[in-house]
Amino acid sequence: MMTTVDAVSFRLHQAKLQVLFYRRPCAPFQHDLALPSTQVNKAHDRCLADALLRIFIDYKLPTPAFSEQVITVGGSERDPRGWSASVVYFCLFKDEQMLAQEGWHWLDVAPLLQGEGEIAFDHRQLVTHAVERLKMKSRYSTLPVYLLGEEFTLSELQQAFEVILDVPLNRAAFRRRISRANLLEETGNSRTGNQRPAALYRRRGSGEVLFDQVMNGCAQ
Amino acid sequence: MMTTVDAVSFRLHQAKLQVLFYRRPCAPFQHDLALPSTQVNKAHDRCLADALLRIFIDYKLPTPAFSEQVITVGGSERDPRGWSASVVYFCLFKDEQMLAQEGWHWLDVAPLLQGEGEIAFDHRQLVTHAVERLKMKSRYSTLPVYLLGEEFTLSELQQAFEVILDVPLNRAAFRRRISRANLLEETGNSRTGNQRPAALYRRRGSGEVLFDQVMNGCAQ
DNA sequence: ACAATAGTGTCTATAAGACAATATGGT
DNA sequence: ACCATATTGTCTTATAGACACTATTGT
Repeated sequence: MMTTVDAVSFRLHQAKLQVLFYRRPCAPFQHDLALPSTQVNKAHDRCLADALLRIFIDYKLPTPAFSEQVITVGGSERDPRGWSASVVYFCLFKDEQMLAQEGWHWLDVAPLLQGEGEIAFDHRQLVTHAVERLKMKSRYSTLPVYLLGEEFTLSELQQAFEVILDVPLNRAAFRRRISRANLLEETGNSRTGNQRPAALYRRRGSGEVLFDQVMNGCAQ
Repeated sequence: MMTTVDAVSFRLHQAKLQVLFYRRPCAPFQHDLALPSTQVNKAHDRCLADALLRIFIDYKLPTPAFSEQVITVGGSERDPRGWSASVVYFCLFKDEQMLAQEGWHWLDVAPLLQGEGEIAFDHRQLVTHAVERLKMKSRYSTLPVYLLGEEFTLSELQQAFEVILDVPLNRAAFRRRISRANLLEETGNSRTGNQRPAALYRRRGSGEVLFDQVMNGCAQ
């Protein structure tokens, strides 16, 4: 039986959530868009996480800032070549590390979930699962920080949440929450523009922070 | 490569959370306790959930009231026979349907997680994963109802949460929460004893209910 | 001065947790 | 009457969301 690890790789680009695909050079689903994937290799992979990392190493892509297993799907109908199983991970990248990768396609998540694009296998469904997980966790954790660069403003962080959750958030409440999480530290620098400069922050050591209450968005 | 589906089957018995094991008749790990499991069968299983159900059918066990995929682990060190992958599900059973199953062992979760018992493979670790998931979801959903019988009192439901979370809960808050969930309906019957009878409830159609706020227990 | 965005103060609503009062059966 | 548990009322605290006010830069 064929067992693969598939990566649903997210980035935020121009206020859109995007997922990484490549165009399949050969059948089945020739010319369709597919998720980067690899067969589990008994000789090289000590565990499934190794196989995931090998995807990015083999394709000379950067290493994800965060990754997490989402689901494993298996069945006889997924691949015309026969029974197969895929272990699906979602991976978060900083936009800046993913500039100008030749031969790769970043697709906006929204139209993709609406059914746009020629997508190979059940990969649209796999993206749906990964987006669901990302949205769910973004409601009660600080996961989206991993989609931002080294330094960022609180407004940029809020926008990351808003893009993922697809709902506007209350500014004051958002800032209180992030402040309580004690997740960030000021870098001392600030981002300037045609307005009041914003303080820049970086992640502090600690990892993901979980909250006792979820965010539901606001009316604004 | 060997791909199996493993079941972490929970029940509540005498105010303890227990997991179902059997004793391995042959090597490797002969005589150790192992989780019920089956190899994915290309001919008989259309998907992974089919393989899970086949475990219970093949062993003539009842069907779980609820099941959910937890994680997939894979690696070269898990099984002395070579690289293997296991898709782990947790399954919830009503205590009453699991009485007197010959040849099966229900182990209390607490000592199991403390390292007690001779457990085959990495199955103790798999139980740890499943318990974590069950605890996490019990903090913000109504999942534990699937561990109770047809009819139950609110005190019994609260005790189910308390056993899983291993923390006492506030009675008034718990009842308000369950009431808001609109998950139950009174059966009209009541449970009698040497005290005021308690109203009996049953699950109403709707499935699992998610809350916006998690329970943290109380001082009592 | 004005535009634009950053940052904060304060009010309301909701729900958790604390605690105690009341209700209702068996003995 | 008394015990044990069920059920409910109410107070406090924490946090989300609403909304508006102040702050600080470039033009």
